[in-house]
Amino acid sequence: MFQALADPNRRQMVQRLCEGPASVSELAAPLAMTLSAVVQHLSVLEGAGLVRTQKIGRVRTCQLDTQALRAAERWISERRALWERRFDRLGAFLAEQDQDVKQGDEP
Amino acid sequence: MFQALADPNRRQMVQRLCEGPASVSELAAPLAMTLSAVVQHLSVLEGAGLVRTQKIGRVRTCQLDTQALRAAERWISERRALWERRFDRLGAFLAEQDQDVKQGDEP
DNA sequence: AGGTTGGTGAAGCATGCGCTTAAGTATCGT
DNA sequence: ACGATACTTAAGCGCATGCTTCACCAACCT
Repeated sequence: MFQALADPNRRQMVQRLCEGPASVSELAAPLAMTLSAVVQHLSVLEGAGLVRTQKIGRVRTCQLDTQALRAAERWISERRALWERRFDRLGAFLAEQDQDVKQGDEP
Repeated sequence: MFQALADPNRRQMVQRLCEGPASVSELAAPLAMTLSAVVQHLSVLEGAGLVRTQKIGRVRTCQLDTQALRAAERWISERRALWERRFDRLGAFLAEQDQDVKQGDEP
């Protein structure tokens, strides 16, 4: 999942897909590389559950699947919240200590 | 940044650092690999701005830096929002078409 | 002082990743 | 029917990554 988003080209593809569904060649157009390479990137994104595709006739249409994005977002925000809560507790602890100092040790 | 989070071991290190600062060897303890390898992972995380470290005496203490995490979270949530807004517009468009059909074409 | 602990740095190796070329296949337009 | 289009698949190549080992240094402990 993060692996899939690690590559800049893949992120650009995701970016493009934000603005609506696209065929493989549309996706490839702005990406100085072979169609083959794009398909390989695409299959990584698909494997990570980031995009869903369906083939109609000879053209494969791709669109974003936000569920995976949501999962990644949650992972990050959970860790961040965890750390920031800890940070706040530390702040509170320091403030408390500060008060203790002002009032003298164990009065 | 995503590159840095792509590796499971690195994610585990981040996970560990959520629960508070740690020395390099504390970080290494649960991670079936050499200290050397851990330091290398650490420098990747540090390069991505995910952790800050300072060395006191001979022990390097590491802690999370949430700014990078926040940036990643924002990137994801922006794309997701973009896509979901588009999706809603599509829904509205379809609903509108549906109405048009019920009322007959171009009345 | 001398051993132990905690970390550093360089070199080397195996695997994986991103990409290309090349040779298909299936569908579409005329 | 025939060529163009839109992929698909497989093989191969070079470079990055993840890891190890080994030698080393700087605190710390006693």
